[in-house]
Amino acid sequence: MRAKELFAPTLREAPSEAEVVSHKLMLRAGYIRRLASGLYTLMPLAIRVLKKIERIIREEMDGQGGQELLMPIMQPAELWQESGRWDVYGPELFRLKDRHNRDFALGPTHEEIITVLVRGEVSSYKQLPLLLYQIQNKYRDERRPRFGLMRGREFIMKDMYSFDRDEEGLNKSYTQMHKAYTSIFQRCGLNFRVVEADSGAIGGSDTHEFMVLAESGEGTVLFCSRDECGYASNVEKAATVFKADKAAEDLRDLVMLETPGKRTITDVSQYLDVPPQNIIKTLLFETEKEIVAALVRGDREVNETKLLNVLGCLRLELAENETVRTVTGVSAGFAGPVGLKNTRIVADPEAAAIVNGVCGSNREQYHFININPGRDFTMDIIRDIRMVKSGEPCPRCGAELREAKGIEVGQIFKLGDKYSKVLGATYLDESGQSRHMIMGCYGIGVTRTMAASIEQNHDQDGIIWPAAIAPYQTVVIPVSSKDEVQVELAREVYNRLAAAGIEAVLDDRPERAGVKFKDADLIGYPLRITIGAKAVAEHKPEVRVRSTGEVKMVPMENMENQILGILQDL
RNA sequence: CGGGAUGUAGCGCAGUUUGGCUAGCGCGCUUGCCUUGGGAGCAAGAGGCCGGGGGUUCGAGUCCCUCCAUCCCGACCA
Repeated sequence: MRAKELFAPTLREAPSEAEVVSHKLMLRAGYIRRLASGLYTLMPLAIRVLKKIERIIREEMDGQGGQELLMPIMQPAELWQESGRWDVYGPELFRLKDRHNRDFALGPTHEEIITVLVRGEVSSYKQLPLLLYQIQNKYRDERRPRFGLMRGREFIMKDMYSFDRDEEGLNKSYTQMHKAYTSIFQRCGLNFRVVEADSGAIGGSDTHEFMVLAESGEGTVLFCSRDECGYASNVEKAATVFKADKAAEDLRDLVMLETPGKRTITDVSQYLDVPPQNIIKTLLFETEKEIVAALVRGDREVNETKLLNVLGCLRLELAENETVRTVTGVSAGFAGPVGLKNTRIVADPEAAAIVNGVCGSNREQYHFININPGRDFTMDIIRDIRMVKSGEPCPRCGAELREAKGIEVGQIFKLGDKYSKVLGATYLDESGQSRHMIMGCYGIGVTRTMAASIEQNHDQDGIIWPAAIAPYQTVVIPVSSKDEVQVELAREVYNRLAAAGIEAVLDDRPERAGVKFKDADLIGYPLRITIGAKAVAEHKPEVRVRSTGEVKMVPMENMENQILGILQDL
């Protein structure tokens, strides 16, 4: 490709709409342009990267026995109604009507479609297992699209679905995918971690996320500081270790004390001279069916994902101040668990174990001291509902946990019979018995993976692509576009690279050297081959490695092999 | 959806407080000269419904109302 013809308009300054590095660089280097919030055009450079990633994905999927297909983006509402997700999925589902006023959805995921397809076509155990996947646009009406390709409303996803006869088969498929995913992200040159996760709206039992480690990540992962242990989890899922340590002191009588204006844990702690660990924090949450009170220790935070799972509800929100007042009779800050009516109380084990503690009294400007859970109020559920922080013990081995930010690029789920049951996907086993297929699903955010790679691989000057997914491996730059000899040598190098199957761009634009260098760095070619006076004199093109800045003069004789060698070592 | 901010040329911004004549700057773009190892220089140009609509006023980029769009924080999210 000649740079004169390459449609990659670069910008000196990043548009103000961009906040994170990958977004800024993709705009500046001419990879993407925004059409509307969360909607982007992928330009030629981006498409090349995308195809590289897709190719790696296809190879690994096919390698595990996957078969590619393509399902419609537009899906009839009936299927979603049949699975129950038309109502459950919420406003994130893009909905539209056709001219006959029939309801449709733009697929955010394809469990319904694939299950119905397989339901119709597979009826015998002999046809299983089946691994089907597609790479296709997905639609989610995000409440808040952001960070460019990282969280768009339209994005490209690889989704695979496995159909097995039983749990054992599912476990095998799941393990295969775990392996394939690891290989995919390794080949993409990403530094990632596999973590235990929550399954959210997709449902099912086991699930793991593949998180690319990056400061800009929207997710938080916790992992064990002992490498041999290997425990790693999304913070949403990370289990706490509860130990009832101190010997219980005698229970003292409950007393109500005036605590004027002391609403926060810090205020109350200082005012009453009680450590936050001995205060019960009471938070009211509203779900689609009830109001509940969640109790955690004063120095802890509620983990809403855990709470949602404990309650088995679909929606969970911190209650509005108005609601708090209606339920408890006081404003937030003085609410407590004593005397609550028609409100279930969910306590974290740590909160439940507090002895002679402090909590809100449900009387304005008063707190209780010497509160004792169980004696002074009853708890409906005692379960782990709090956030884990770095520094806490690993639930598997007890060593210290560390924390990191990550971008979720893939997630794998054991769905079990969740969809096959509601949609009636069955097969006949050897004994002629009808059984539900056991399913798994496995997603990779392809466009997000591209963005994640940039988050992890860049410097002040621009993108530094891993060779495996770079849009082109090399750029050939004649320093002076007016110097016939340089231009001629550059052309020769370019032609020979092309003949050797090495992707190259020839920067034949009549620009000054600096401009071409800057663009090369910005776009992120792994290798830059400069043809200047020195290269001409010695007949040795100068090869510069983008990631290290290392420069090497390469004789023309076996140039191709040397360059291939350098690329391989990257 | 709640809070905050911003919309002026392709991109980055000034001008809006205190209304005033043909709306500016840098980059980019076009043409010419010159230059060619890290976003050169000179000269001449092109490019604007000042986000849309409504109002106040002799006069609105500037004031008022309203709508829209975009971004940030939060809530939310395979």
